[in-house]
Amino acid sequence: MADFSLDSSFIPALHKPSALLPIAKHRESLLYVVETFPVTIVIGQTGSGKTTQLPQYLDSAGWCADGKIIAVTQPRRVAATTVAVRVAEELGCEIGKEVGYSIRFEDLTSSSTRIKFMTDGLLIREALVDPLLTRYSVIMVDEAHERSISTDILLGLLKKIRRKRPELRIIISSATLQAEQYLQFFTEGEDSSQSKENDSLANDICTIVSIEGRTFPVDVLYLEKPAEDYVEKAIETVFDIHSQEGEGDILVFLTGREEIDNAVQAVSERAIDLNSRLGRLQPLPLYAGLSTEQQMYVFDQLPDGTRKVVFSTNIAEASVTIPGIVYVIDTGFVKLRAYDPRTGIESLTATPVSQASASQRAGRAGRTKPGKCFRLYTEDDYQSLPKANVPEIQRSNLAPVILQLKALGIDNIVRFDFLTSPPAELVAKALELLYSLGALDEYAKLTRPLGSRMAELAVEPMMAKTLLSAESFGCLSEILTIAAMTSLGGSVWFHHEGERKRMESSRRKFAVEEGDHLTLLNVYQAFVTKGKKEAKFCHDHNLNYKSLSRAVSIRAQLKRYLERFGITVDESLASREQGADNNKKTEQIRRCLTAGFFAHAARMQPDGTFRNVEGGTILHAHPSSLMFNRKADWVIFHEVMEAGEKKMIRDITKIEKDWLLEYGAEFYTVSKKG
DNA sequence: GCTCTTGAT
Repeated sequence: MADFSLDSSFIPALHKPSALLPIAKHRESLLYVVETFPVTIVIGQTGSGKTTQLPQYLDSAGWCADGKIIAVTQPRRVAATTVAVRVAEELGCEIGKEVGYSIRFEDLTSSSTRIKFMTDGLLIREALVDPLLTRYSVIMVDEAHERSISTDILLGLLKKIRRKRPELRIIISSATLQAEQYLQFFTEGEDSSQSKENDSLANDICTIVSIEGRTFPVDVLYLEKPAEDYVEKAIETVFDIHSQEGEGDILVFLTGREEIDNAVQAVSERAIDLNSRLGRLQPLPLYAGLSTEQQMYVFDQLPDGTRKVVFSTNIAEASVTIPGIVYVIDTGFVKLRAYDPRTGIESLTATPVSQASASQRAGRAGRTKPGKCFRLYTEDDYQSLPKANVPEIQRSNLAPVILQLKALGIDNIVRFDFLTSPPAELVAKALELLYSLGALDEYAKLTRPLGSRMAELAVEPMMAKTLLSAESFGCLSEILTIAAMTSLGGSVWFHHEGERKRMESSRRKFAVEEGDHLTLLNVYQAFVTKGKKEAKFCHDHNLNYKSLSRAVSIRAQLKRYLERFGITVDESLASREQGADNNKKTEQIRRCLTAGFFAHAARMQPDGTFRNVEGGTILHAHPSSLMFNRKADWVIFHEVMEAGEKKMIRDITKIEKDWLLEYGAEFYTVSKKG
């Protein structure tokens, strides 16, 4: 194959000699600062080179002597891998040798690794084995301003570790807004042994360094008066830009799939009437629910004279970078997850963005040349927006986090040094659930072996309990599969536009009367046996190949954990059983699920809706569930989420009422008191 | 009756 092309004969922009990056001239001062201060906060805009260059500077300055490692954490897997590959190239080494990465299911490091990129969640798990993270001389936490739960927890742990390891160097990279907050976090409580007016000691711990970025200016424009319908206004603005502004692609931020699909359709319909002098408009959708190949379209180079318009969720705000965007339209909304500790119900609602998000969105217009950002709200509206989003830790179900903290030896959750403390109700609710599952005892101490094992398994507490009960119900192999399948979060089925009927009938072929969990089990077993784990099988049956392959990895990993606990998994039982044996097995699986999910129980009413156990909450079966159009009595479900006015439950299985008392007696007696 | 913002172990 001829390998000559324009692409390969030029050096891509990413691989500019690193001496040209803005960070290069700060090299000496950065090294001095890291040498002098245990904690360094680096404020660096996109394109400053902090993530790729700083670890190399540290390495050459000797921070990897004695076999110590420089760790750089990222909130996302792709970031960890792509940055690692790039740094390896710059250093001219093979990935996995001096420079490596480690993410779930993929560890490309070796004994010679000196710079290691990884997800922050994985580093937290390493602390379970090595509480002081002694392998690392420097830990750099990148993208800390995103305030994900794992980043927040990691920062709390690092503050604690630092007191016992004064030689450890911590680097936090953050956007401007929060820098002071990190400084305060790492200095407060550190000078208690000294006199209080002595500020200089605090200043010895932590310092802030700013590095200029390499982006182009973006003009920000506001509406004079608020828009009535932001989707319609966004579409009109697309056509205004197309007829009045120069070349360049457009990125529009909307809140979800429905809005995006509608907008894409509206633009293609109205584009037919365009004056031919203007050139074509090509609208494209972008959201996480699309398959990988559909997502790739946004990177396609379009013919000259065609303008690309990408309608996206906030996936384009930080996770996906589309080259060539010159115009951004920001509708000012994002869907955010929230959790109500009183009902245990998560909700998903469109919320105004924060100023930080708005500026991140605007920045997407200035990556290749000067750009413009059209904010579909007034400047006054902007001023009244919150500075930053509410951190995830303040609006999530904390049961998994608290279980993990307990396993790390942090008994007193309330006294843990959180960057931002979670509300007391969230903590109380999580403790209550963990107690009812048997993970914590009456003194809120982690139980052994149950609680510590639950913490080690990479699934949420209710499923972890189910897994660890499965051996006694004689259905371990099946529950392993169900745990892997439910952790995919509903991405098992897949359909192209207009193929919904086809998908429904595919789904019916795998349906099992008792409910969604057994149906998922059926799908998995068909995929690995008849389907030979091949993409074609998925394609033929409207299944998501990427998800099912992931389920295979997750299942294997969970199985390894169980074997490490000394629990043997007998796979011979997993083969299809017939007749009475099969019914008995099915009942054991349903009982076992109840042992973990008793807190998620409901009863179907004559009208087909569900009520929770207390009776006060109306729940609807999610349209993806078998129970959406079938009869049932008592059921347990994996998840409940409020979207719009409806509270919907998904992954539903029929159970017997008596089982709830048999396996969840504690929970229901406690609930009655409250 | 008709569907999920985004990440992660």
